[in-house]
Amino acid sequence: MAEAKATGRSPEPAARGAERDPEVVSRFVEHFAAQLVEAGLPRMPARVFAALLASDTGTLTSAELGERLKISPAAVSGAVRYLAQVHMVSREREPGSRRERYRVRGDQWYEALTNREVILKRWEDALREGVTSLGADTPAGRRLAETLAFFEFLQDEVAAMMERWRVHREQTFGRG
Amino acid sequence: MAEAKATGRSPEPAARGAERDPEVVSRFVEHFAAQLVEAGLPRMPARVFAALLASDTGTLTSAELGERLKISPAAVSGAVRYLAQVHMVSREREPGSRRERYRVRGDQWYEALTNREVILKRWEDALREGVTSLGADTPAGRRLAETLAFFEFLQDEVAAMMERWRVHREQTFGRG
DNA sequence: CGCTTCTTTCAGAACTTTGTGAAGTTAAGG
DNA sequence: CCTTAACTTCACAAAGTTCTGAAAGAAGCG
Repeated sequence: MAEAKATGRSPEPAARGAERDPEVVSRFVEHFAAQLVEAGLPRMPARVFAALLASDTGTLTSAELGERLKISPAAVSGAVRYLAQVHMVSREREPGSRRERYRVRGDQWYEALTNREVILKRWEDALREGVTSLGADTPAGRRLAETLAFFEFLQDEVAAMMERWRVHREQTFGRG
Repeated sequence: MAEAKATGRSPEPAARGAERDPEVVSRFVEHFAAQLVEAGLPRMPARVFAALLASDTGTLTSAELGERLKISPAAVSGAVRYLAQVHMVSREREPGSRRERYRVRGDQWYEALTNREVILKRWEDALREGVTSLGADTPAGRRLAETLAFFEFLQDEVAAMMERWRVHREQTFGRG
């Protein structure tokens, strides 16, 4: 609650810059979240992530998230736990308060993609086992070996790519 | 379930190469499929894909899939439709028969990853709109702009990477 | 031209996932 | 040391997916 009435289309743009219109922000949040959901992210984590991304400081408290997205504290808790696990947000305690802040940083995608490597690793293990158990000299075994080679290639490439991004980013945006 | 009895450990290796033992194949299929599921692929598509990957020719008919995975024709149909849509299998008609064969090729991942670009594109569109509607001069707008830059960077890099894979593959495996 | 075989579609049942309310846990502040 | 504020966890309810059986729809073959 505490935002329902929209204050009758406030005539004066709050501080500066029109970006504070909650309705506009909300529209973006929901739209972007929808795209993330379509790509496989669960709904609540997607909405929480989008809300953080669209916030001024990149940090919001649990209460603020619940209010903006109209969801219960439990839902916030679950979503945040998920996002932290896949390294899409970090959590930090406000000193001298029991409030916790959830933060998304500019280079967060870097971290998230790095995390995918764990998954790739497990795929590779399964494939290696498959090559052995099906026989490296069989047609199926050869196909598995090639798939495995692709993932190994990918792993190296992604690491190099991320390094390039770090450089590119600094050139374009300066150190964040 | 469905793996307890193991047919009393068949004494003679079927044709040549021990790879025909259905139990061994099945174990790999289910294990690898489980990894794919964990990464977000729906269960049936994952199992069908793994079964194709572990087959000798890389092609199986609907009936063969149903038999090996102990699922109904309807389930096969649904899974195959999904996989075809994300370019993880291709379908081909057997000339002079109403049978259809589903195939996974060695470079199928190439295709599948290329398809991801469609998703990236939509993310980019949503972000661009966000930068505009929140204001490019606001803190939130700047964060969105940086995120957008990352995806644009990614898109170019992935394209280049795939090209390198094609070269690397040919050197390692010869033309498939 | 009708029969047979293979695939798809459809409606329903079973399962899994997801979100909520309420109780529980931890920690600041008087 | 008790109170109060914030977050987490748990059990349950709601919603959405996913698989199956059955029937309908194509396509070769006699």
